[in-house]
Amino acid sequence: MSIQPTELQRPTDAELEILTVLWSLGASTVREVHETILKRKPTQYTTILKMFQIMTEKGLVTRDDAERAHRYSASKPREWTQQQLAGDLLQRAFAGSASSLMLGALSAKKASKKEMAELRQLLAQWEGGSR
Amino acid sequence: MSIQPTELQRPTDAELEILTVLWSLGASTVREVHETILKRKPTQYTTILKMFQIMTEKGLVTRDDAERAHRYSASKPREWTQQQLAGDLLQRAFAGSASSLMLGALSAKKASKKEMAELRQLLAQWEGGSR
DNA sequence: TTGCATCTACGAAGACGTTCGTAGTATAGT
DNA sequence: ACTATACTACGAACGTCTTCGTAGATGCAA
Repeated sequence: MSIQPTELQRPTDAELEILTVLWSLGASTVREVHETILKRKPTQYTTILKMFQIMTEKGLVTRDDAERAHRYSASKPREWTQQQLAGDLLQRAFAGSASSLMLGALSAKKASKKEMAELRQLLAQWEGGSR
Repeated sequence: MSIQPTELQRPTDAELEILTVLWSLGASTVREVHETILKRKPTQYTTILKMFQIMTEKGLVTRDDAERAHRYSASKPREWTQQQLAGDLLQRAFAGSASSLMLGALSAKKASKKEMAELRQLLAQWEGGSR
């Protein structure tokens, strides 16, 4: 009934919050996700359930209904969705300038020494062979 | 009448689009912004006008009504807003990992040699003295 | 088998974002 | 002075997102 766009997918706020839970827990039931989210903010069980129904329609998650409690998992890999989001913001707010984006992120966050090392390594790898 | 939050400000899509125009043109009239946006997509003049009215209420822009055609400018510097957006996405989608965000951006965009050089320099500067 | 807990489905309300049409006011040209 | 043009203000429609309540089905335990 719904189209499955391989196109740009920008999950909404609530959708993204659920996706992040799935990314960390893997395929999960509504209850499991609900309990995780409950630690952060008061939320009704059926709210999460409804979100899953919507996200299934949109193709953001896939449902395994082998058991009575359906199991949901993100239908796109985490990296893919993250790339969508980063690319989208890069375009819309940073005129495509990756260094501006990086500056914004660093200013917002005060990265640790470890984080900085990772960044340096990432840059080196990226420039070096692989791509 | 409206509160002026120094708080997290996440401009909406339409708001951000207008802000980017203001960032590049500087203080502008509705007409100037409208003409710029019109190059990208068909939009009614009054749509832009209405957006400016809303954004003024929210404190995203400030209005100079000295002339008949009011002049609007972004009330926060570009860098500030960009930092908001980058920080917000970093938290919501990347669990605070700046290197993941960077990876996402690079994957989405295929940065040029020049861009890569800027990135390297930015990293060095950041780690080095200034902050 | 009755009743309680757990699950899914779904409708609907309320907030928000975006767009546009209409109305009214000022300006400038003839 | 009159009319066309440019501007602001505002209401309202429409869509989307988010949240929740209610209803119905399923399983389990006493």
